[in-house]
This record gives sequence, C-alpha cells and structure tokens, in this order.
Amino acid sequence: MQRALDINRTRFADWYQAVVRDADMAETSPVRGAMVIKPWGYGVWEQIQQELDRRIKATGHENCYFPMFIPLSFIAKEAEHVEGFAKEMAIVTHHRLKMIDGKLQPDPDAKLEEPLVVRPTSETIIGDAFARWVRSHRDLPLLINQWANVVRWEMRPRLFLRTTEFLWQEGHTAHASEAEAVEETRKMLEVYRTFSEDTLAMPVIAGEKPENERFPGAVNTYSIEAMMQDGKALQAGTSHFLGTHFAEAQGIKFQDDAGTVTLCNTTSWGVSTRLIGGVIMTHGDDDGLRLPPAIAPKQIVIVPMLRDKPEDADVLKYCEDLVAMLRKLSIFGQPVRAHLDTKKIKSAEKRWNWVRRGAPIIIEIGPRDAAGGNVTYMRRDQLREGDKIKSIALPRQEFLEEKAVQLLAEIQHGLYAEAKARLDGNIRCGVTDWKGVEDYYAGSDDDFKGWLRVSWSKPTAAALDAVDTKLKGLKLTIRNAPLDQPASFAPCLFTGAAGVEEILIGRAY
RNA sequence: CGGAGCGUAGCUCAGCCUGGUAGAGCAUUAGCUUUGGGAGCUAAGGGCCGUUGGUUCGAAUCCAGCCGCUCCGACCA
Repeated sequence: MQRALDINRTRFADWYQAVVRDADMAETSPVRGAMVIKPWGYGVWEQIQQELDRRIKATGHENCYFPMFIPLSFIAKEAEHVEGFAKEMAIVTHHRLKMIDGKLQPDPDAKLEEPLVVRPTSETIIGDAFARWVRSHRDLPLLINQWANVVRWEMRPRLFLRTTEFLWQEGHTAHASEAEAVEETRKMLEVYRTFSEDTLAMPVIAGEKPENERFPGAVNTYSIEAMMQDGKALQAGTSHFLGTHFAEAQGIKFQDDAGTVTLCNTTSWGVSTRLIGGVIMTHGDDDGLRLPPAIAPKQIVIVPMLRDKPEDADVLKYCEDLVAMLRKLSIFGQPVRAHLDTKKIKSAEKRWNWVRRGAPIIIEIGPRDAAGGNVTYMRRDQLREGDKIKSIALPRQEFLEEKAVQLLAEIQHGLYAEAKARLDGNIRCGVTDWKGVEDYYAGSDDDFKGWLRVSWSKPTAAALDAVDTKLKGLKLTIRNAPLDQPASFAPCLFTGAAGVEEILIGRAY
C-alpha cells in the first residue's frame, strides 16, 4: 500500500524524523543542536501557548519577562543548582569582536568582568527580583510566569525532544508557608495533566520523581509522564517544590503579621516545545502526523480540485463560500480554523501534504461537489478503510450544521481514547521480583515494551544509587511514583523490605 | 568525549571492493495527452562526488587529516 511516508513506525526513531520533516514541523539549523521551527510547527506551539497561557492566568498567575543573561555569580548561589547545570551552560565572555590577524574574533580588551550565563532556567535571576519585590506577607503569594527560550548544551540533540535551545514556559512563585507552596506545586502539576489530556489528547501519569531525578535544588519534583508509541516514557512537564533552598540562597524573605522575618517557600514549573515531540510520537501514524483539533493551526483544510478549465472558477467560488461559512462555526470556545488552500501546486499533492501535516479534516471539492452542493471530506484520524483512503460526501448544509463541529470533537476524543487505551494497556502490575523485570524487558530493544508498576521501599542515598544502577543495566529508569497510591503494598521489588510506595519504571527519552 | 555507519543533482540513493570523461528514481521546466482524486508520453535543465592534502600518467573510487550528519554509549528536570 502506498503511504504518505516512506518509513513506518517499526523503525520508530527514523519514522519520528521523517514526520518532523515531512509534516513541515522543523528542521536542523547551521547551529548544532538548535532547530528551526517552521510555520506549521510554530503554529502548533502558538496553539499550545494560547491555551496553556489561558489556564495559567486562570489560576492567578501573571506574565513577566526576565533577561536571558544571568550573572555567573547568581548561578553559583545555590550549590545543588550549580552542580546540576554546570555541565550544560553557554557562557558569554566578551561584548565585542575585532579583526585580529585577518580573523574576526573576541576582542581581548572587551572581556566582561563577570561572565554571563545564557539561562538554562531562571530561578536565580527571578529569585533576585523576588528578593526585592517581597517585603511583607501582603506581597504573597507572588505568582509569576514567563514564556521564554532557554539554552542547555545537550550532547545528543533530537528535534523537539532535546535541543540546545528550546522554547518553554516557566512559572515561579513565592509563598508564605510550606503548605501553600506544596499546594501550588501540586496545583500546577494538575494544570499540566489536564492540559495534556484535554488539549493535546495525550494521557499522562502524574506523580512524584524519586530523589535522584529531582530538579537541582528542589525538595520535591513532580512530573507528568506520557507513553510514546514505542512504549518509551516522555517526561512531558515538571513542577518543583523548592522549599526555602532558593529563598535562603537569595534572601527572599518577608515579615509576617507578627513582624517576624521569615523565608519564603518557592516553586517552579515548566513545559516546553518537547510537548510537540510528545504529540508527534503519541498520535502520528504511517501517513504522518495526526494533530488533535485543539492544537491544529488549521482544523479544516479545503483543497479545491482544479484542472485549468472554465469550471475552476465555480469550484473556487464554492470553496470560498464554504470556508467563510466554516469560520462562522465554533469549537472549543473559538471560531473554527478553516483554510482554503489555493497554492498553485497540483491538487493531489496538496492533499498529501495536509495528510502528512495532520490536518484533522481535509475537504476536497471538485466540479461535481460544487454543482451538487456537496462536501467531500476525509478525517485524518480514520484516513483509510483497509488500504484505501476513505472519503465521505455529504450535502453542504448537513456538513455545516451537523457534521463539522461534531467531527472535530470526535477526532479530539478519539485520539485521546486511542492513546489512553495504549497507556492503560501497557502498564503491567504484579511483577514482584527482579527476574520478572528482566523477563518483561527481555528481547530486542526495538520490541515494544511498556512500563511496570512495582512496589518499593523508597530507599535513599547509596541504596537508591544501587537501585538506579541495577535499572540502568536494562536501560530503565524510575519515571515517577503516581499520585494515586493503594492502601497497602507488596514487599519492595529491589530490597525485599516492606513496600511503602508504588513506582513506574520504563525506558525513557 | 568513546564505538559504529554515512556524506555523489533540490530529495532518496546507486557507482567505490577491482582507479580510466557522472548515473537512476522522484522533484523542476517545456510540449502533447489525461481528468472524482498521489496521471501518461516526449524532451530539457541541473553535480569542482563534504573539505584539505597525499599516492598515481589519471581519484567519486585508494590513503590521511579536518568538518558535518545518523545510530549506540557517556551526558541529560
């Protein structure tokens, strides 16, 4: 059967790259590890931003913007934070170039007294502002978010999943009490979970990260974990309870109503363009990307079947009317994003381009549709019937009044249901010994392997390192301890001691 | 930074082992035909074979350095 992509999901890593390329999402750039996000990929990001920004503001946060350069001394203030990020920082040391020996290079006379780090995250520079902004308990809670780019010098970049520079949103908050900061951390995790499921149609498991996977400087780190179509886990978002670590390092203090000076408890939380990689690997198929309507930059695309004949004019007119009528409809509280593709390329090619890009509904209008008042459409989530493309013709009025909006909602829910079934069906419980783990992950790395949900005694320090090393032997990591825990536990799979918690383990991106 | 593979037309690749004037398919351009869905035929354009050096009468082909990409490690909320 002829597919829109030349690689299928059995070669998952190659397939992923093919989708990113053929769906016009992004490409590599002259700068190693940094990507060019193309209009269709950026359009998806804009939809993600728009909806998530709404949810962040609805929970009381306000947007700010902080500098992308951070004085080196700021980073040095929190010991664990430095250690965690030291190996992946870009540093600005000069502010001028000079032609020396015919080569343009940093001017030795223009060396910065204090080097500037290109932000890998903004706790330190935002904390510096917080220290100035917070005086009284009346200034709290301080609830700030920023949309920004950050740089982490990664050794092995992959488009959207791990790039040297990426776009994200980072929330930073300061609170009067520990309880309130913990509540904030959990609240934002829940915002991420519901956003991921409702908007990205990407089911996730929310939970707490083990000690060794914590954000550098955090007391607790929570994550949402999504399962990709190869069974691997993708950490799709994180929320950190920072306790008083950063407050102490940076002097974020307030006077309470009794006049006592107290350290704030702070939090931070973020999701990035990695979410787009998650969407691709959750919903893509062998014909390319399938976008959930909620984030599709164009939800309904009309391809006029033109053939350089007089009736083309009628077809175009019919399409223009149709696109205008579609735009009057609304879905998810917004006008339907309908697009008429009038680009001067072959109609058949246009159709396949939209299939690869994952437009949820593709409408093809030929002279007979125009004359008969029909709409012929195909839905991207159910593109084929057997090997053949499935297209359905309906009277225009019926399509507009009953079908279009209903279809978009159906596609959104259908993609979620499909991914949810995959997640739920591939988390195995009941494995109680290491042999069981080895058996589950035996065989080729290319075989689909899901996750295990096992009981453990939550060891710390050296005992935790031992567990980590053991898991590493099978390329496994602890993803998180899901928030919903049972009342009683099997003995610890690793130590045999009494179990205190259930955790998810699996292979990860 | 270690291991492996790769770099030839816009794209995907063949040719390299065994050195002798640069190939295919797709895409592009033009003409004709076709037209309910990824069309056919004919013709044309397009390449200092990643880069620098070496061996040779002669290098895409053999050798070495460098650069870049992919995969596996190490690293990575």
